[in-house]
Amino acid sequence: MGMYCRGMARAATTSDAFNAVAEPRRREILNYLALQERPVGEIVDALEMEQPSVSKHLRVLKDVGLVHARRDGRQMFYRTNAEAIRPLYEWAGTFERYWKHQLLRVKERAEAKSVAVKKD
Amino acid sequence: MGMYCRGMARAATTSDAFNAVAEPRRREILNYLALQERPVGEIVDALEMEQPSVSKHLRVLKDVGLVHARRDGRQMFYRTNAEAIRPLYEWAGTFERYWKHQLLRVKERAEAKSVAVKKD
DNA sequence: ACAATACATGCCCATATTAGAATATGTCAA
DNA sequence: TTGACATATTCTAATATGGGCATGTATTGT
Repeated sequence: MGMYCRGMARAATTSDAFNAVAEPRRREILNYLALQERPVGEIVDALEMEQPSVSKHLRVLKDVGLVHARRDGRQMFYRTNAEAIRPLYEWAGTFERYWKHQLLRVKERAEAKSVAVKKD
Repeated sequence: MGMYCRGMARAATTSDAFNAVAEPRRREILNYLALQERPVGEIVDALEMEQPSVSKHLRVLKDVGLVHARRDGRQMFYRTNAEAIRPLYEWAGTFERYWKHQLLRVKERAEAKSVAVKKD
């Protein structure tokens, strides 16, 4: 029977931006850090998360380059590296023409229906 | 299935498009099904994956509305629902102005440097 | 009814993850 | 050095995942 299971259950959160960003909390953090850099403590207060939790999320984000870190005294300032979100944007953008096309078809169908109603 | 869970280790892949799309294989499937609908067997052949694996990925994608399914005889035709990818696109797009700004700063710094060199 | 085809689902399991509590590291100030 | 403050890491327990493989289920053809 099954001896070795080489199962990578699920890609590591640190494997790429897609996986890192899958976590809602991390998206919140990225949103918060987009405007300006912030020390960890402020993130904790603003987003009402536990400090270790924030640190761990920041670690993941840093590992995939989604945030940059800078030390100032005892504080660590983090800021979003928007550049690292681009691949995501571009992949999703690949589908833009398709959803536009879909909307067109919906519109066409709606118009066809309205014509049919007028015919009645 | 999760009504209330003690420690949700990680958000379910079916919890939203972000989580569903985190899996590379599922992104491949979405790419493949964007142009036109296909039966499962063709996905299996084209992407060289095991059939049960494909079925399971399709289930996840369907649960979050990323694909639509249509039965025709013994075949199930799937197609990408591009509309469901938009939230992702829009979230990522939120950061567009930031990465543009970053590029600007990089350019400015480069120019400043070149001026400094000329001064020497 | 029976076989064949096309998918879907169930099970096992090593792996990765999460929150939370406790603890460790690092930095400054007196 | 000692203490206070700011972050990071470690350890736990609970859970979900994805690949393989086996089995179920639905639909068609004979």
